[in-house]
Amino acid sequence: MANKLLLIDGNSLLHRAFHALPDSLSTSSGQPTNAIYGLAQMLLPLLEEKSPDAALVAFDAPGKTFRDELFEDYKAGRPPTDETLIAQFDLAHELIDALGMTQTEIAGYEADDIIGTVAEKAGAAGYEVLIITGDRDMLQLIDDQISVLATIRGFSETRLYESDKVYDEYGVWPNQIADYKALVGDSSDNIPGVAGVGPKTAAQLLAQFPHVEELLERLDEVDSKKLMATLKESSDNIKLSKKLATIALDSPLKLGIDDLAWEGIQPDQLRQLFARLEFSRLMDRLPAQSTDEGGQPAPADLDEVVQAVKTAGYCNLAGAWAEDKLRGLALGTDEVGPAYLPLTPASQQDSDGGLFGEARHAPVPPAVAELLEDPEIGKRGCNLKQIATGLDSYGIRLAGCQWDGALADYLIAPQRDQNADALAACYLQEALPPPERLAERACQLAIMTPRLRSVLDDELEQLDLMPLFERVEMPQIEILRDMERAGIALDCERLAQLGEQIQANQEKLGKHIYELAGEQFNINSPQQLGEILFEKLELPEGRRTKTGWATAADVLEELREHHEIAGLVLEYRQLGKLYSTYIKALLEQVSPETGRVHTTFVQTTTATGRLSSRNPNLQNIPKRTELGRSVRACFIAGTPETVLLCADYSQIELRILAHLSGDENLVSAFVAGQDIHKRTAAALFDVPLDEVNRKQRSAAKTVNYAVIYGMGSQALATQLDISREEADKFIEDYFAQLPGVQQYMDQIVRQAYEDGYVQTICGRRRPVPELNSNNRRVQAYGERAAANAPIQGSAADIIKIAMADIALRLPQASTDARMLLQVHDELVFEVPAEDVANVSKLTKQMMEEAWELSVPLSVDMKAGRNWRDLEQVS
DNA sequence: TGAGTCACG
DNA sequence: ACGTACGTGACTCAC
Repeated sequence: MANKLLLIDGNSLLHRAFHALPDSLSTSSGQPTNAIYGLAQMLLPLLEEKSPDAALVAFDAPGKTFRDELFEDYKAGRPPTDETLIAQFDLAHELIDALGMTQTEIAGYEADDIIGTVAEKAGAAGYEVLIITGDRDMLQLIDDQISVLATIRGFSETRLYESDKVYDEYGVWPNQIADYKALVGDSSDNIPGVAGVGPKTAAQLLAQFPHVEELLERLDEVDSKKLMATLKESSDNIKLSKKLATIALDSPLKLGIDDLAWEGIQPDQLRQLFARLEFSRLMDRLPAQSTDEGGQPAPADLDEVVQAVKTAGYCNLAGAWAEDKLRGLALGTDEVGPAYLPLTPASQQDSDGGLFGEARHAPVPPAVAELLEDPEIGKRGCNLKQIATGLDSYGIRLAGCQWDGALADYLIAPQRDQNADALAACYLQEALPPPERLAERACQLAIMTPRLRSVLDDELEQLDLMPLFERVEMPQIEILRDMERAGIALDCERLAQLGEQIQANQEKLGKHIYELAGEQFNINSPQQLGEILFEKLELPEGRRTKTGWATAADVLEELREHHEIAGLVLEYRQLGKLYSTYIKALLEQVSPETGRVHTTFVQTTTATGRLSSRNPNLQNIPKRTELGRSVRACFIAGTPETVLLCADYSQIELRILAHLSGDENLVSAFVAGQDIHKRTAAALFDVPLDEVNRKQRSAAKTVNYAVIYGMGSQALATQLDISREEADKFIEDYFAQLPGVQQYMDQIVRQAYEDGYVQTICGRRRPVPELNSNNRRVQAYGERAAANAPIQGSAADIIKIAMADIALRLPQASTDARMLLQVHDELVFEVPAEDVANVSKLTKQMMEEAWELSVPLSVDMKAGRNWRDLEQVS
């Protein structure tokens, strides 16, 4: 049987796939993948089915070709290649590598010419040649040895062309295709053709004359006089068109057929690529994972290590580490507590090897503790903060956190789950043992870490996220761990007392509400409340929700003037919220050991790069109402000798907006140290700066933030209790005053559409897949999120950088000062009273200098015995 | 478990 | 005319 050669027109297929497949296909980090997906989907089964002896993928070289020399309008009018397709070319080359095929391009020639040249040579050498393309030009190459597989109707189906198939469809033979195109023209290549000559006429002419050259010589034999005249007139055109349509068979290819041998699919390489591209469905088609790495180590090694550990005890672990016999510790936690297992290389050659064995619970021997606490020994894993917190309970302060896969993945795809199981599945296509099988799971985690690291590091490098990862995110682990461990003191007695007051008041309110309603019902049930308000009392209905009447605060606010009950319900709700969330729940979460509350900061949950706080959430402690502030007053400094020191960025998001937009007016206002809300008010209400009243300033503040959030005039109108027209005018005036801001908002949204993501000043990405939605609402939401994310996210970057800087230098300013909380634009410290001046100075400086913007950053420093009663620090 | 509501930046 | 204001977490009700 003849040797088989596959010749693939890379450009053509990528273009076809790109236009046939939805552009919503992309990785969760926003890398578009539709073209590459189509290519992979087509080539993978094709290679498996054909199992060719040789294969070549040809690409168009960038720049001019010989055809451009012949005809300056060649391919003119063709729109420039889409950015989102260009972004996939490098991946296409990687894919072809992983598929074990050779690829090439030649300056001055198109992929067609390379294919034509190789096809002819190979055909002559007796190869059975199959060309895969989306274009019809190639049909001219068909002969007994050469056939063409072309995509039809988009991309999903193909048709195999041989000589007679071509004749059936076009009425001409393959070697007449170039003549056919010369007559008919080709709009996509801007080949002119002859006016008035369509497929039918061309086929007729080419039945009579084998090629256009004969046709032009024997024009007088053409039946129709009119046609003859047209052909005569366009004869130069026809000759040129033929040259353009003819595929070169003599392109200067350096590769011989011997160089094109197909190496077969490279499963490991392909698997890695597919993992990066998140092609889980294609992954299933790959042969099973090769078993020679990452698998279970030889039993001999296990015995060896267990023996070594038994005889040496744990005393020599540090020594073993130094001698590189100990590769790691598998760490895990279960009901019993943290567990660990020493790991050594499964064999000398296999750096990824690990061991299974029995994980040991406490006590942790000093030698192990020493390793864990040594900052010089890098710790790598997933969710290191969790492990560090687990070790806390053994009095071990994990140090040297060097690489965390969850944080790496968070930067790559912030909206994805970053637990270890998800990472194993996503990047390695492996499942971890369930948590009940603690030891095995811990070992698997330890084993997979180096493999995960190499994949994720590549990705971080490629997305330019390494500096953000190393300098901003990684340092947070130990900082947040320390903040969580420190906790914040609560005046429990005062809080409990407040709780009783609130409960008593709520009960009274409840009774009053029942009286007004004429019956008892569950005020906390929006459903029951709705029935009372809108059916029984027949109050004017506000908006509806999916399940019934809306009874949210803004609706009840409207009802205040109609019925006393509305105000009472609002107050009832406020008290209920305060009691259940901020008193009852908080008191339950005070640690019996420390008398303090210890939140958990989560570093991988928000889309923008902010932290979140849970169990309990200490980032939403009441502040806006008097009663709420009385809860806040229960957060106190831990000892009489200490105070709480609060540092908060003043209007950081607006400053970032000024920086990002470069709007001259906004920038100069900040540079001049003006009160920005006041300034906006002066502009909006057209009054002198010193005549702005409080109400105007407050409205201006709302407008300022409305802009950051992409608020519509309707919402603004509701918020400010003004008419829609007035709100419209506010927004219009705002943008007229700050044209740079308007431009920025437009530009960032445009960019989000182009790239599929937006970025912060540190390069943190927020993918915005909503922009591809067919639902206008979802799309509009995507636009607002895209406009907001760089602002909110840059603020998050800046405060994280400040935290890292402060953590490093805080001990110099005060040996006992501790960072306790981060609330997005605010840091809370517990500081010995005598060190306040020192710490305040350092903190303010670090925060203001964390990142240089085109406007200054400004931080207000306040200190006090509790979180409510704070006074300015000089 | 989802929906509604509400606390924060 | 209102589910078109970004980002969170927690509580309560009701299925």
